[in-house]
Amino acid sequence: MTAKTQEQKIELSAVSIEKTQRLMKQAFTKTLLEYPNIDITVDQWVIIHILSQHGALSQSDLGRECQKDAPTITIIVDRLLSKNYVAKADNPKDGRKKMIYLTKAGLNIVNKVMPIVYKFRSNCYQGVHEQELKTLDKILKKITTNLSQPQPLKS
Amino acid sequence: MTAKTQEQKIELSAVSIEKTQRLMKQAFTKTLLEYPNIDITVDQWVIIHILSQHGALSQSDLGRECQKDAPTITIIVDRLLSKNYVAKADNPKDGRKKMIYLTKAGLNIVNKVMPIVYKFRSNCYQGVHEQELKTLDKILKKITTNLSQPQPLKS
DNA sequence: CACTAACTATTAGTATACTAACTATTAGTG
DNA sequence: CACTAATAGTTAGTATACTAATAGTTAGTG
Repeated sequence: MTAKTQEQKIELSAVSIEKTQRLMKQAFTKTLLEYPNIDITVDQWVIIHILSQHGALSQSDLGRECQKDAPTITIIVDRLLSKNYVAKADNPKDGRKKMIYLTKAGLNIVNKVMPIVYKFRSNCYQGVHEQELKTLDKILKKITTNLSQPQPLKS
Repeated sequence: MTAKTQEQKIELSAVSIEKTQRLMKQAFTKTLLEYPNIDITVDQWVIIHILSQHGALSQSDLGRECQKDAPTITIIVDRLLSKNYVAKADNPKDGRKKMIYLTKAGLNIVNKVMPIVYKFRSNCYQGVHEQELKTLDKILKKITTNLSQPQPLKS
């Protein structure tokens, strides 16, 4: 009892967070499948949603917004291009960057999906107090800060 | 101002949780790569860790523990089999089930990785109060409960 | 201005995830 | 016992992720 308090082991595993996150993604995937006129995956939706909030973005900006790397963004954007939900243009100010932006069909999808998102969220958070959600948000930000610091190598 | 309080929109997106979870997984992947004698992925580690806590399990039990489906478990277990970290045996009481259990090499990996896990956790949660972690745990469980209920179809 | 380093995006190869379809086995019912 | 439903696991096909390598572009320095 007394010895354990010296090196307090945090029992909350990262797997708990991953497990819940996976369940949320699975549930939202199933929710989207209930709508036959919505033909995008959750990951494609995330990209579309980010574009709806930020306007045209480069692919590296997109990756930063959702913590995904360049090859992943390339392939998701490719699929959205083939569905004509986004368009790609060169950035006149920087020849390396492409500008990705929503088409009219993409904006249309946003309007269709957002009500589903709000309903899904209220399902998820039913019985969770507003104050607890603020704590959750604070913890997520804190973890992000902690892991974004340069990590010490194995001492 | 007054109208909005009627239908309170929760602004904390599931993407925030996913983003943080992805960052944690990326960071732990990099941490494991610092150890040349550890040749498993994070997802393979999760399976090994579950087996170390539960003893022999069927593949469906493994899937339930980490919220992954049967084909995913099959492929991860296959890779662990080829590395000889786990073994597979028929369940004499039920011909459908296989029993997956750690080999000596698997147990050895557990002893090597657990200290890394504890160190990684303390990095993640630095500056997060014990009480906040309890709140996080409570919210994750609540979300799981909410989403495990039969969802109403689109009304 | 030349040179090198950094940045952006793509491609190849591997590892996870998911749905759907399939086989084998067991459970539950009459 | 025969039949049907449910369960456990695998395979095929598609969609995400990641590392490493590559090509093109820009920035920063002397």
